[in-house]
Amino acid sequence: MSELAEIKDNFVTQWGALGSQWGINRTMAMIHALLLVSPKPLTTDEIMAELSVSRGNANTNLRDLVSWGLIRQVIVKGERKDHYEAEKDTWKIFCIVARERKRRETEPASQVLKDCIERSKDLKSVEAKELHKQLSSLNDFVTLANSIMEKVASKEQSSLLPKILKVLS
Amino acid sequence: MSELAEIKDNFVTQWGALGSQWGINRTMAMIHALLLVSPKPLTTDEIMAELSVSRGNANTNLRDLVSWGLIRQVIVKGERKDHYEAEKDTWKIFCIVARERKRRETEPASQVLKDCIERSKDLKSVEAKELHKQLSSLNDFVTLANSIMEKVASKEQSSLLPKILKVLS
DNA sequence: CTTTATTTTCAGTATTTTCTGAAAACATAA
DNA sequence: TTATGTTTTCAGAAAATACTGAAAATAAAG
Repeated sequence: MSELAEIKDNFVTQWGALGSQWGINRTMAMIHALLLVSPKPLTTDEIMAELSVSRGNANTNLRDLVSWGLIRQVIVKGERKDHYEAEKDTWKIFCIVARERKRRETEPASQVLKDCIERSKDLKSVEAKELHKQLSSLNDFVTLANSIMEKVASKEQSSLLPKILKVLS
Repeated sequence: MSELAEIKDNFVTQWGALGSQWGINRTMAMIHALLLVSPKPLTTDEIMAELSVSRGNANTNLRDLVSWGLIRQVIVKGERKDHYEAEKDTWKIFCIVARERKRRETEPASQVLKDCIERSKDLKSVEAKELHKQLSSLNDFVTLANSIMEKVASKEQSSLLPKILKVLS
């Protein structure tokens, strides 16, 4: 294996391991990494061979990645098999991941909080008021953080991040 | 069960379910939620009873929560058992979670990227240069996002977040 | 010291998540 | 139409993760 191939392979493998720390499964992370560093779109069979995973596994994770928007199907003239390529623009990848996390993590949390806040709002006991206050504080915060993420991730340009860093120093 | 107790119970249960979506286990999320809405510190036995979990499970997750800094041991006069209470300041909770995520998610990712960037930097082929560029771009971004998180999470006050929101609009 | 209370550890078990492989569904070509 | 290539689905198997319960370790009390 060439040095280049080895580096790529190492990247794909390690990225896969990291995926677990994150909330995504190993195969999904590996496929994403593989397509990120592939100079050309790959077919399901090529991915299966490269990563030693079954067709079912490859297929499922490819569809998930497409639904996230991290990869897309491309048509290669004269070939019947589907080919896949990754979105390579770092800023776009960030926006996609940020939105997905918001959808899967902070929005459900906020929903739970809102529900409990609503149910506790008319109770009179000191303890109930304390609960109401605590949960409201949490929710205000989650909501604010959410709207910051929303705005950041809807920007076209990444030049925005350096500006934030400036505000902080 | 009183309305108040029901709301709390509901919060604890749902928060536990959310924990899985996040990268933390159900019991850990539930213990944290329980202590967050408890007006007084609780013992391991009280937590075991409240959540119907074993002593081993409760003990392990309490220690993890302490090591995160999300809860702390407190001593109750005249009692031998350890009591635990949650950090209730929302901003502090956020800072702790942000730092932990940085440590467990973005730093290892950055490490993998740096490693592959270093190994590919002297290769001459077009494809190697392409790889080097792609990974560098990813790493620049992760590093920038990291330093923003670092700065935000090191601030004493939460008044900072509204300022960021202002810059964005 | 001995006894009793409390915490920690960890082997074994249960649960959840991920993966395989083959059959079914679908699509194109002949 | 039938034959052939490709994708999707999903039941069961494998792997990873979380939990239990009891024994061992530790700490305080007598």
